[in-house]
Amino acid sequence: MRYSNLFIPTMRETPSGINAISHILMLKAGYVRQLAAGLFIFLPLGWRVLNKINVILKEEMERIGAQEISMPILHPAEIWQQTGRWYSIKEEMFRLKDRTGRDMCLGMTHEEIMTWIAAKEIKSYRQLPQIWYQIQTKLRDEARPRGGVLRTREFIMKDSYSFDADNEGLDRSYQMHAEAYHRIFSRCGLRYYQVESDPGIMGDMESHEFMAPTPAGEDEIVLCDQCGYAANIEVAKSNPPIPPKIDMEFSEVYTPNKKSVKEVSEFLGLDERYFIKSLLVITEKEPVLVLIRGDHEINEKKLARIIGEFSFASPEEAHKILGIEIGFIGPLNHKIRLIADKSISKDILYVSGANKKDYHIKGITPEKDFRPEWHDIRKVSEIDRCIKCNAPIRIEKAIEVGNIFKLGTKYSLPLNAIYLDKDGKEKPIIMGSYGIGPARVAAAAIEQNNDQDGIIWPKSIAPFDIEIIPLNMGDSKTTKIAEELYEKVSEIYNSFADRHMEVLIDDRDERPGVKFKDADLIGIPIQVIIGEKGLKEGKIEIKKRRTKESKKVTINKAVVEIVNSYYETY
RNA sequence: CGGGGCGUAGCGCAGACUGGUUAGCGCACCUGCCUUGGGAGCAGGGGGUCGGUGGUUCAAAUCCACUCGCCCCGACCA
Repeated sequence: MRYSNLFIPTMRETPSGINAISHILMLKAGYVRQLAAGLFIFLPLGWRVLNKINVILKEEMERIGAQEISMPILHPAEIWQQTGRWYSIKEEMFRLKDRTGRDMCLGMTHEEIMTWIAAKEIKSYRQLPQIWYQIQTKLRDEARPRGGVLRTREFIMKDSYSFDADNEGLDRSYQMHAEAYHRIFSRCGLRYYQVESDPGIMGDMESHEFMAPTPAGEDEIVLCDQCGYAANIEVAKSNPPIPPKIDMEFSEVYTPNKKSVKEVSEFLGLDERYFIKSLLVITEKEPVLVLIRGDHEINEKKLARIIGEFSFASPEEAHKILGIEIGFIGPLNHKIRLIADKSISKDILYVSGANKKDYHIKGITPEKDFRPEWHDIRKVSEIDRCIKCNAPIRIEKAIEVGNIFKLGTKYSLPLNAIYLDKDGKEKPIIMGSYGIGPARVAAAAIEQNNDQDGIIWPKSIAPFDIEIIPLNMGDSKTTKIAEELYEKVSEIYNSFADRHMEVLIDDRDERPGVKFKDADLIGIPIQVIIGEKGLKEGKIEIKKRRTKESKKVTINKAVVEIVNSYYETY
């Protein structure tokens, strides 16, 4: 295509007030514009990239036998009421009424509707298994859109749903999706990990997320390089180092005004690992005293899975419930529910609050001096060791680019998706659901592939394969050679992508500097530079965007050399 | 929803504290000349509800109140 006909509004100056690199570069290089908080317009270049990703998604979905369909995004409330999500989901759902006053909502995801159609049409085991997918808009009234295209209120998602007769079938569908996802993200040029994840309200069965590591990511993942253990920090387990036992006499110590673990630890000259931090939380049912080692933090997701939704007690609430000032609460002599983290060792003596202002107690022995419920409620820390192989672990920030969930009968039961098996017995369809966010894939690709000059697209999802840059449009020899190359290269079959080469020619009457800057910004993998200097020697220049490595080749070999350079790059 | 910040030309900003010419600068844009290997130069030109509403004042971009929008941190994220 011709640059002069394309709408590519690049910006000379860097937009201020935003920090995700992908957000900055998508705006600056003219890929997207923002309409309102969490609403983005994809301009020609951005839309081409999304479509490149969508083609890969379709190919890999079809490869596992998935069938593309398309569902409405406007849904009647009844179906969501039947599964209960109309009530369990709160402000995050866009709701509206039609002219007759009927309750409707905008689809945040499509489990309900997919199950509805399956329930209506699938009657026999002979019709199973099925995998249906779509690339469709979702709407969620996000509390806080952020990171440009990373978390938006309206976004496109590839979502697929599997329908099987039994759990073995579900295992196969799940596994096929996992394999398809590995192929998809590899083909898109991402660095990624498959990690264990919290299924959240999707179900309580197995689920995994596909995570692309980058500092702009919202999630944290725990990784072991030795055995490959990988988990979202929300569910990750680890072995914290246990300190050696120190003898201390069971006694009260005067700790005037020393409230935090840090303060008391410094005051007594004792490592924080020998402290038990006592935190009062309040659930819908009851107050709970949560005990965790002094140097650890609570993983609120893990705790919530045990006691349900909770909030930390305010100093006033704590005083009212326990009669003690915050800072001096300890695990001894309470009548309320006690939950302790497993990393608190029964073989070690600890210090904690004395339940009395300005005093702490030394020499506490867990199980002897207090008897809690033991659970894993600790947030994994980088000094911990791998839960599986005890090797050192890493924690990285990452973007969730995809997820796979086993749903079981969570939706098929309430929506009555029942089939008859070989024996004529009624059974619920066993389901799975699987999502990928193409815009997140694009953003993650930019996060992982950029330099000071701009985007460096993996060639599989670049908006064009080749950019031809005639430096001086006023020079007839330059334009003649450029046009010839444009035509010839466009006719070449691109066996990497299974289509013809997509070539962009910068035919604008701009100065060379402008063209170079824009070319680097928009990040097309191969630049073909045609200038008068080179032409005098009968040569043109081929430059790889990623490495900046360039070579001069004679005009008669140009086409072959351009194509070779394209295949060499990644 | 809590905390912080910002709204002045398409973009980036100054002016505000201490009210007072016609609201300014760089880039972008338009016309002409010139130039063509890393965002050129000269000359001329267009573009503003100073986010909105109300108030104080002889006078408001500037002070006050309310409100809307956006960004960042947190909560949330099916």
